[in-house]
Amino acid sequence: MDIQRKDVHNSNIPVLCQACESRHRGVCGALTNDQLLQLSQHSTRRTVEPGTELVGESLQTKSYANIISGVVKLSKMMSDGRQQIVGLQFAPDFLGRPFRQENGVSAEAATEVKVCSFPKAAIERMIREMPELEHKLLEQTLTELDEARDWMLTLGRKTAGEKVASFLLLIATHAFPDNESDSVTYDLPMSRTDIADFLGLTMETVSRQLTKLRADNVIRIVNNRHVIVPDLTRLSERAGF
Amino acid sequence: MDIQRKDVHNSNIPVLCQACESRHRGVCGALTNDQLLQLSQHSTRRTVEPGTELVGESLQTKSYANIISGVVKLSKMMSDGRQQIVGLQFAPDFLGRPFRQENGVSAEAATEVKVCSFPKAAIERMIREMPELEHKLLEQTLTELDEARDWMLTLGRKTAGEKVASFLLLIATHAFPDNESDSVTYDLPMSRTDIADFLGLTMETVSRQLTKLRADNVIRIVNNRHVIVPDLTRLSERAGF
DNA sequence: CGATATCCTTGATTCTCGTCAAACCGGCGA
DNA sequence: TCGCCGGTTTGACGAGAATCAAGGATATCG
Repeated sequence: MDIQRKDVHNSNIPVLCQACESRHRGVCGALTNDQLLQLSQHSTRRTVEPGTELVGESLQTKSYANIISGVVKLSKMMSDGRQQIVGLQFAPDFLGRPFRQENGVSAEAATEVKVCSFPKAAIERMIREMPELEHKLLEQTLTELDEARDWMLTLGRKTAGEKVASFLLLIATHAFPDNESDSVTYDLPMSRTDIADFLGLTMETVSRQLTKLRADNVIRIVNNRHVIVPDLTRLSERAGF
Repeated sequence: MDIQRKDVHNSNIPVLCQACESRHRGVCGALTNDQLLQLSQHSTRRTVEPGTELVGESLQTKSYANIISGVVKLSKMMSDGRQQIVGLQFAPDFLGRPFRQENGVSAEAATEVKVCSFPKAAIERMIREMPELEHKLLEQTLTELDEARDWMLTLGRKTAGEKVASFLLLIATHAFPDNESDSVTYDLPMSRTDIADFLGLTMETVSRQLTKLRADNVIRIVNNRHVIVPDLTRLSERAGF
């Protein structure tokens, strides 16, 4: 412990944070090395299995977290069980809403997820001291709002085929944010049922549309989860753009 | 001009702001009287007709605004013309996104709208000086995000009948935020076509569902726009709650 | 190795909602 | 007063997605 502390102090950046995306694109980018050090004293990393509930619908959380890797799904449910996934979060997104109680949204690990979590109180104190941190949170919230509204267009106005193509495109662009080429290969972070809940469709319809995209050589699928997109332009045409 | 300035100084609150909702529930609540005065020097009020474009899809805006009264609709459009309304804004919401360009969302007056607008630069300077102002913006953005996600559930998982009931309920609660009783009366702020674009339906389906709600005595409609809801509980049952 | 479970695909049928078309209604100007 | 006009309602029909029901594929476990 003492040794680790010394290491940290020497390099001036906490070891835990050195390779972390949150320090660049995420909220931690707002912190000085000293503040990072201070926060990292209270932060803990953990890895959770797919299906783990990270934030309960009503369950008051005692901590916030940054996503280090993996995909988190945010969903809402109606009293009769109908479900809608209202957002996906990727590294280095911030999980939790300072100064707010949750609003009927539950967060669940879609894949294996690594998070770096801190106590509620520590974050809220640092926010009060550092306007820059709040600015980062506003930035992320605006991005989430844009994404939510994009998805509303998908949910309200696209056909089943366009919806499924839109989903594949969404994952492609988030899995490789700065992909320049026109082809990508990746694993779907969730099951057909989850995809259906994200698109406002049934599992069967999702399956049929995937089959159709495959038949038209827009994608190839290996082992149900592994997707190969030879031509992103063609896929985005199928998504309605 | 000199006289007005003196008046303002005497009362310590700019006349324009004295009766304004934004000073209580809106972003201006973050400002001291002096700051309010400073901002009000640059602010102008105007009234626009239904259909007026307030923020263009790509059009870079030079100013921000608070909504004083009326309803603003935010919408997105696909290249082939399919349209989706992604949000409604009411007084005292803040219009515009400091430090961000617009994201393919256009804002249009749904009803007659009164706004109080300020130059972009003035707001951005004040935000930098006043963390509290940014905090208010974060609050509003989080609220909009919650509303967007609620609506995603509506778009993705509700039936046409539930959607229309949800819309009536949304307007009822926003027109009378703190209505205690179980009955309300109000005017719809938009046409059947707009309602359809908000719900991801066609005009005809909206009309049919309204007819059904009327036939079942859940609502009464006068002159196409005027709605009477005798029992909000019954309406919210129809909305899927 | 076969048995079971889970997830996914495919097929047949049903039903909700979209499309197309006509009629209705209140307002307005000629 | 009439006829026109935009917004709305209503009807007939069809397409697209949901539902119901089997039938594969893959992995896990005895």
